[in-house]
Amino acid sequence: MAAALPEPADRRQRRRQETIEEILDIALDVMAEHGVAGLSLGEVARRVGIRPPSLYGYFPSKQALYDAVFARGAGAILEAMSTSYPQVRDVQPLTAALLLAARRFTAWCLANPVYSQLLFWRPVPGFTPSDASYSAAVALVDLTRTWFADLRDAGLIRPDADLDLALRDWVVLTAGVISQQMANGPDEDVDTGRFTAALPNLIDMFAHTYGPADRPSPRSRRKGTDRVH
Amino acid sequence: MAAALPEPADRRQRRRQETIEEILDIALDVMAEHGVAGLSLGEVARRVGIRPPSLYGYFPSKQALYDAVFARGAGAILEAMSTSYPQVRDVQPLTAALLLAARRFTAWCLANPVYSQLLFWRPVPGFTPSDASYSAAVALVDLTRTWFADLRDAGLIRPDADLDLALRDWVVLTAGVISQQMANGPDEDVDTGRFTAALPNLIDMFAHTYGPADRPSPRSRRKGTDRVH
DNA sequence: GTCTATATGACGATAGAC
DNA sequence: GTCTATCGTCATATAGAC
Repeated sequence: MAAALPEPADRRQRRRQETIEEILDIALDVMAEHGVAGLSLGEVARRVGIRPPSLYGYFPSKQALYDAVFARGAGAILEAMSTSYPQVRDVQPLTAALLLAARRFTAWCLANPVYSQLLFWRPVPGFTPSDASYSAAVALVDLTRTWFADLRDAGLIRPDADLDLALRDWVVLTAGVISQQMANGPDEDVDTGRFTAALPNLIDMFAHTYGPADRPSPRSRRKGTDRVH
Repeated sequence: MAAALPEPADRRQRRRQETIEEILDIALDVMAEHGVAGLSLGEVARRVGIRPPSLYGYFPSKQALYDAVFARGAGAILEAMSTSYPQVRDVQPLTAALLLAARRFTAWCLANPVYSQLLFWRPVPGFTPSDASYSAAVALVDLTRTWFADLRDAGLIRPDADLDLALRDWVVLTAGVISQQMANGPDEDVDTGRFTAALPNLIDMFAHTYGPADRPSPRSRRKGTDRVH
């Protein structure tokens, strides 16, 4: 591993990797400005400071560039939630743990709209992620399922609940908040958003269904009682 | 109004309107095949059987064409739900009424993915609907609010519920189902979809929060009890 | 109303010199 | 590895003849 002098081959490979990362950074910028489907190799090359043909030394096609961005985004959100789930492990009651995790997830999605659109919608007509890239996205769902299993083992989710149903309902619920917020208030964040503000209420509903039986029934939030903070 | 003989000006205007409708039909086809952002005027012209410049006799720009499609879609879903809401007016209990309406709405969205994406997401970078077109989309929300008010007057929604909060939660909930279904199972319909199957469960949660106080608490659906039919 | 012709430019991708 | 040069295709939009 440790070499007295860095070998030229290593330096070359490291510099190459740095260039790849720079291309991905800039591709993300371009997509943020021109839309996910509006990625242009010429525009990327111009900002990198090279000519368009040179990009083909790093990515064999535009699709490959999309795929690399997809994989990067999947890895990033996976890492973010891998960190978040253990942090809410001992939070009680269930609603508090769910709200914390949902806010982390929502915050990441709103802060990374390009990744979110590429990962969770289908904005690019011809593009399908490769199996390798898609597996990272699947790992996120698996991670959430494991988290739910932990919650059930900890007694926060009722023991007779179907985890797959709970997971499905959870995914739909968070997807609803995020899609509405991204489409109707893309410049608001998780604290100020009109739709992220629905999270506490929706999570109360969710917890009433999947939480332990001895939970006090919260019923409806009445007029004017909807506060995030 | 009634003329013994149709005036040439009328015939001309009618034919012109028919051409406009045909262009919109074909634009919808092209978007379905190439993605909403992949609309190409040349492709539309080719299918209509005219040359691209001739399109400019009907729409002054590509944006105007998008706007016309947007307005058409908004009008269509508004009409669909204007018909649906009165039909579920006397359905009881609340969950049955909500489920019927949600299934109508979801079915329309899944059957009209191009309209849905254009109306509810932001897939076209430079495009913003005109005020006139957007008002039709707002009218849909207003219509749903009126429906909720009717439900409250009928005693199906608890009298102390905040209708705006209920509306927001309802929109988020249905948006979650639709966005997940469109992104992850675009070829499934409302009856076979993996995410539309979550509607009964989610609606139970919703009804428990906003329904009348004397409703029996349904609690969680247990393992294997999740049936749509 | 539709056409031809054209302006003007972008796009993804490849060949081959250096 | 990066370049120049170029291919071939497509795009939106306008001018002006018929």
